[in-house]
Amino acid sequence: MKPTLQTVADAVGVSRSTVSNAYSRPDQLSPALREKIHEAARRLGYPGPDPTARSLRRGRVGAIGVLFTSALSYAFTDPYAVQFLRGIAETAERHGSGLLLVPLSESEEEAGIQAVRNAAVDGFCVYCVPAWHGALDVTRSRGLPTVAAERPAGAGPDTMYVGIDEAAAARTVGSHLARLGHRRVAVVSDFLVPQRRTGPVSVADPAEIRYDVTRERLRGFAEGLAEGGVGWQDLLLCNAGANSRADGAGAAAYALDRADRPTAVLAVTDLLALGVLDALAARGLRPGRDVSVTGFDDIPEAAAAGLTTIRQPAVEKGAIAGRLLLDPPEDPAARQVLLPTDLVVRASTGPVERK
Amino acid sequence: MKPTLQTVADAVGVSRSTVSNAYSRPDQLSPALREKIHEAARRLGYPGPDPTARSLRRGRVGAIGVLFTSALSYAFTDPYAVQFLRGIAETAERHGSGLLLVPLSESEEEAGIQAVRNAAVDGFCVYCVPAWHGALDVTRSRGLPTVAAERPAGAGPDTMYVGIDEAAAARTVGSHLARLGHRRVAVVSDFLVPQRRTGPVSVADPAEIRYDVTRERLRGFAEGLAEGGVGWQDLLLCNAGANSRADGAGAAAYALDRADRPTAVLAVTDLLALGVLDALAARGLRPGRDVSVTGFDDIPEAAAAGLTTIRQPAVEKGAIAGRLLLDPPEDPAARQVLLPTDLVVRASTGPVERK
DNA sequence: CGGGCGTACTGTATCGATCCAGAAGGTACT
DNA sequence: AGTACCTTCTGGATCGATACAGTACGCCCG
Repeated sequence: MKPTLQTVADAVGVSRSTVSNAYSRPDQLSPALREKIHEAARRLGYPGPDPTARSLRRGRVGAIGVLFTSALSYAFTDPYAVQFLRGIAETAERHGSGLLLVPLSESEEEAGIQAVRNAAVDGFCVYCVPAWHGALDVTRSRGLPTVAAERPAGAGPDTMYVGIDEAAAARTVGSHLARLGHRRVAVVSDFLVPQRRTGPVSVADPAEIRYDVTRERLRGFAEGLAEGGVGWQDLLLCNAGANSRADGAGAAAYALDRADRPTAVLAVTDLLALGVLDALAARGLRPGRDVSVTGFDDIPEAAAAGLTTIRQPAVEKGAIAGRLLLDPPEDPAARQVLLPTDLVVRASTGPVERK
Repeated sequence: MKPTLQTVADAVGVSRSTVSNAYSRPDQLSPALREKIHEAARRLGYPGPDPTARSLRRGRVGAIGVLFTSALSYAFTDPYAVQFLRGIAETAERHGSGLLLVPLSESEEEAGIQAVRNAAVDGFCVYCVPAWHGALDVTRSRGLPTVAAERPAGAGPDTMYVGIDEAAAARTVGSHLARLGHRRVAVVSDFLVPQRRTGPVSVADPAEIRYDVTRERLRGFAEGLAEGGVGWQDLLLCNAGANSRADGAGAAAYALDRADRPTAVLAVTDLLALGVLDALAARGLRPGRDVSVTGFDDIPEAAAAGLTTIRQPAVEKGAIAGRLLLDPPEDPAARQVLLPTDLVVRASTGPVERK
């Protein structure tokens, strides 16, 4: 039998409560006795209070759940996601909490829902989960604090989130390109359509895009480009099957191989933009001269690649998400955080070459 | 008050056990009653059995803990680690388990130890944790199944691990370079010395290296190079502060800027090797011609960079680690897995240019 | 018609801790 | 001496579920 509090208590000849206090409230008993208890625990091989039992009684688990889409692999593929995770992990660590990764596979929604139901956590952080995923209902019904890693479309006054003004940030990208004279423009994005395929698509209106972040970013692109007279209908939309470098390149191919090749390609994430740059390189096209390319997020690789992009504070975003969960501010207004963004202009964008 | 099993039971007019069965053993009651119970649960907003209470009673948590060194950030920085995690996550998902990340910061060992003590998990996977870390004692005393992601130095017959023959794999690298005629050789590695600094170091004997994996790889390098008459004393050792691309470049600088520049640089991971390639590029040196470079792991980027390296099945390694924890084989021998490795020769290595 | 058996549900003990009211004993103050 | 108070430790109630033995009842079969 594994030793429990009682085992140790009997060995020392004190009550269960006292042993418990030796671990959880050391100031409640004399140093001598405490040492005696710890010594006995060592001798008996008692590893300390059982985390599960403690959680049940205390009503606190010491872990926060992070919900991801598309299995776990995606989460680790995008450096932006990694930075976000790092931020939240650092905060969690400081509060003595762990991080429970809850992957929500798209193919088996039910499995993900079960996972959320069974997750022993004190709160949820929802990262890049589309608003229609059934798992979100479960997080709600569990009644645990939940923070979204982006501003949800229908955010009530009591939903916590930390995000950015997606549309406004994207608008600066669009208007930057408009001012550089770009009129033939393609957009590379995932989630433009519900299907996970790579290729050109047509979407009558940005409002049709179901995934919040994508919709807002595209809306912003279009608004900014409108300054140059480019309308939504003029945009060449290329859907990427996933947010990956390879799919970015694949999607861009459809735009770059056209007779009326666009002069600018706006990608909805840096990872996709790096793929677009790959596609340019494969065709001997020069970024910023033959074709301008923009990204979104400003991951470390973006600087190395000279990519014009939107910088958003990823680590800080994660850190704030963690703080909202583990130490929520009194003021409800402070539970909805919008972080600042910057347009970082690098070599990948330039004026349209005149003929 | 939050609803519990009892709340639902009272509402429906059945016993608590029956409601429990409705969730956990649906075949134990009539479909009609089960539906009635679920309906009542929905109405009352009961989210299903509390995971913590269930865990306590069942004695199973439904999560496995993954121990990491150097905060969490490192874990996500190395693509190799990411692939390993993916493998273990896939297995966990199939078994209905989650993944609890337990960061062990180096600076505050005590915090990490507490985290391990409090982790509500069914088993531990130890990934790249140096053998002397105090947290390992705690995993042992908790008496949970534990699997190491590499063969530990003093592995008894009952320690589970999934690893590779580090020394043998490294030997093939060394002998490959010896055959190409390399005699002036540098090694870039982290953990050569306990201090986390980047620069040249001297180590009298590989046995002095405390970190198991590093020691074995270096031993292997040396053995392979010995075929060309290169002894341990002839190796130029460059320590990298961390397993990162930047530190790889930093460490390589010390070797490349010498008057008697080595003709080959062996890195102990691909990530470091990519940094070495960066350092070459910054000096206008051609990999495989001016200086040969090798890595270890064969991360996806290695192929793109044309890096000669050791391929080891990362995802599979993670998957096996997961299986060992969640579904341990009867046969004790099957609990110690050594996976095969291959030397993948690419353009980054070539014969020494003769003068 | 009664023994055997399967299905549907109940009730109590239990998992391993923490919380909290309170007892015992000692000290200090009036 | 009496009262108040602090420190140190105790014991029972409790967190929310699951396991398991047991009850009740209907059905089949020789």
